[in-house]
This record gives sequence, C-alpha cells and structure tokens, in this order.
Amino acid sequence: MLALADCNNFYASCERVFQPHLQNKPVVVLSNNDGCVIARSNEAKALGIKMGEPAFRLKDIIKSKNIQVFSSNFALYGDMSKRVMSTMREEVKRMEVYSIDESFMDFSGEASPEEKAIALRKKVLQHTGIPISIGIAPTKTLCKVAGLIAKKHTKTGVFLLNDKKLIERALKWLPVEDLWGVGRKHASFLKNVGINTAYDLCNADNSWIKRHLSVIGLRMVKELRGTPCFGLEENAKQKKNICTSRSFGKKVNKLEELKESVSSFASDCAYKLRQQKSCATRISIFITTNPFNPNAKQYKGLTSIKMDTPTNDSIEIVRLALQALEKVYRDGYVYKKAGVVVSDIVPQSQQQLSLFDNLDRKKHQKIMSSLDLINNKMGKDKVRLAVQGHQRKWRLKQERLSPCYSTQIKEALVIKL
DNA sequence: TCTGGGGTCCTAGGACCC
DNA sequence: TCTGGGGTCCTAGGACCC
Repeated sequence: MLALADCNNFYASCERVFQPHLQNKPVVVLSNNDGCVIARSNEAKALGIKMGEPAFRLKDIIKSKNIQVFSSNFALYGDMSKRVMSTMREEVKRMEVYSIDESFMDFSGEASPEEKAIALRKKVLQHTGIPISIGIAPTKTLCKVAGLIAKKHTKTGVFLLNDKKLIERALKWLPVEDLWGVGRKHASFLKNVGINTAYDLCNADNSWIKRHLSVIGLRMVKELRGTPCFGLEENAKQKKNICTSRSFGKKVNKLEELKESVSSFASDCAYKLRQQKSCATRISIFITTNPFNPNAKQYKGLTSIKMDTPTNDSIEIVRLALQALEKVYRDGYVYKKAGVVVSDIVPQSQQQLSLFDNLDRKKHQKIMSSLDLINNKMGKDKVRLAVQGHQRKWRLKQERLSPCYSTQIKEALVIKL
C-alpha cells in the first residue's frame, strides 16, 4: 500500500502561513516576472481564476474581489517544502519526494492506513502550517486518483482506495483528462475516439494503448488495473539535464546585455552541477524573441557545444556559453528570453580527462570551492565573474515579493509582546 | 505594456557500422 | 533490369509531469 501526500495550493498556503489574516481570502501567486498565475487558493479558484492566466488580464477582478497577489518566492517555498518533507519522514518507513509539494510514502503493513494518514496530516499542519491531502492505494497512479478524491470530496482530506468495487466507481467518475499521465493532446485524442473516463481507458486493448499512448500510457493503465509499474524511488537521482533560463523584465536587444544574462545563467548551471557533484559534457544556449507579440519579428537561436572534457567549472562553462551566444546572436531583434542548458552529465568522480587537456583543473577547482563557500554564506552571486555585470537590467520584475521569512534572519517575523 | 521555469521519457528518422 | 539484413548511436521533436 502506498500513500501520496500533496500540499494543498502549496505556494498560496506558504504565503498564508506567515500572514494568517489571509485565511479564507483569495490568494494568487504569480510566475517569475509577475507574468501569469501559478498558484491559487480555493477562494481564488472559486472566483474562476485559471491556472496560467496572464496577470495583466486579471487587473479588474483583483481589485474588485480584493485578491491578494504575490510574486513567486521560491526561497520561501523551497524551505517550507523541506520542513513538510522532514516532518513526514519522521513518521514513515520509506518515502519518495516526488516534487516540491508531493511525496509518495510506503504504507505497507499499516493496520489502519486512514488513521495513520489523518494523524500525519494533523502533525504536518501543526508543525508547518501547511494543509495536505493524502490518497492511499496499491499503486502510484491509483494514489493520484485517491488524492483527487481526498482533496475534493472528503472532510478529512484523506481517502483510501483499495476495494475493487470502490476503484471501479472512482474510475467511472474520473474524466480521462484528469488522469496522471494524460495531458491535453492525449485527452483530446481519447475523447475523439469515445474514451471519456479512466474506466473506458482501462477497458481498451493493451496493444492499442501502447500504439497510441506509448509504453508510458500502458504502464499507467496497468497501474489503474492494480499492477504496480512505478516503484518508490527513495534516493533523488542525479539530474541528466540542468537548465537555467529566464524571461526578461524589460526589452533586451544588445549583445552586451545578453552576455550579462547568459553568463549568469551559465554560472548558475555550473553551480548546480557542483552541488550534485557532477560534470557536463555539452552546453547549449538559446535566445528567443517574444512569441506573444504578433508585431515583433520572431527569431529563435539555439546552439550547443560539445566539450572534450566534462566540467563543472564556472569560468569554462561561461566562456563556452558566450562563444555559443556569439554564434546565434542576430542584430535587430528584441529578445525576451534566454537560457543555458548543460547535459551529457557524468559523476564528478568519473571525469575523464582529454589527452590534449591543458587547463589547470586543480587550481580551478579550488577557486570554485572558495566561490561557493563565500556565496553560500554571503548571498548568491556576491562574488561573480566580471562578465556577469553589475547593472542586471534584464533581471526579474517582482513587485509583490513577500519576505524570506524562514531563510533570511533579517526578514524573519518579529512578534512584539 | 503585460503570457514561468525546470525537468523526464519515448519515438522516429538519419547516419553510420558490418 | 537490378540493390539485404541487422545493428548502434545521435538528435530533434513531442508528449508528459510539477
């Protein structure tokens, strides 16, 4: 038996923990650049605010319904996530952190899984202030179904889905597009051929499912029928690709400004590589214009460089990223977004030196360790490469940013008695 | 004026090998 | 007139997830 714990409206809930007067009020959290809605409290959902809706279209309703709006504060959400996860980990044998706001847990051998879940939910709420829902079932995909029911149709926030009859009822109730693993494209395809519910899909033929939804779809259906295909993965795997990208808060058209941002993204990728103790062999960069602006000339520049020796050295990765940038940059466009991706990742311990390598890697490694030490202590990019610049005009728009209550001592809540 | 960021996996097709 | 069979590796694109 597995359980899936899911934080309710996670980002909005994080903001409310530190501003309890916002309980029962509509709250939304915006994406980077205050671009579009990425989290909504139940009250905001009830007002009809859609996921991904651009913020500028919501101006009127925000005012008329007095909706509380926040810029996204990922330092806060990441830290709150850690607290929720560690609270749950104290109570279960095995656990997989599946995303920032979800975890799968081993509930096998629990005499009363529902009571266990209710107690867990209570503890998380008490210790962190974050409300969660828990779905319990024999497979991950069924846990997802149980979680949906827990969230929408229970008072306890907990739902156990293990009885055959009950599973059948649930699958007949569940629209196929709400299944974990069925996205927009597959959903519209399935509806076109008359498959409307999860139950309909379960009755489809295996080879037909594989042909149209690939083996991933087939695994999902097998899980719905009760056969586990996805195990609990306790250890976080090393990432195979690492990307840092941003949309710009203002218009960027000069190569110089792009250089500042691209070198910052590259240096961030190198930092992430060092954090997971791995090296990359390929570095890619992309720059794009604003696809939403119908009047702008459109351009997408994308290129990558393969290296002889895997590296996680900021200096080297930044240098290559800038080389790549020179290749794809075209004058005369207004750029909206840029990004750096590092891939072909190998563990740092398996770094294979090239025969013709002439970089003093030991020395560079020392520089990188010092850099990380200082920046971890004093703040991100406190010490950086000169090419990363100091004006940073491209940086994010964040007009409604809440304090980093739990990660910056200066921003901690002060309670006056 | 104004539309996020970061991932995974699978498949098809091309280039290449013997 | 006529051109096999069996592989691997790589990449781009598309689907999905949060």
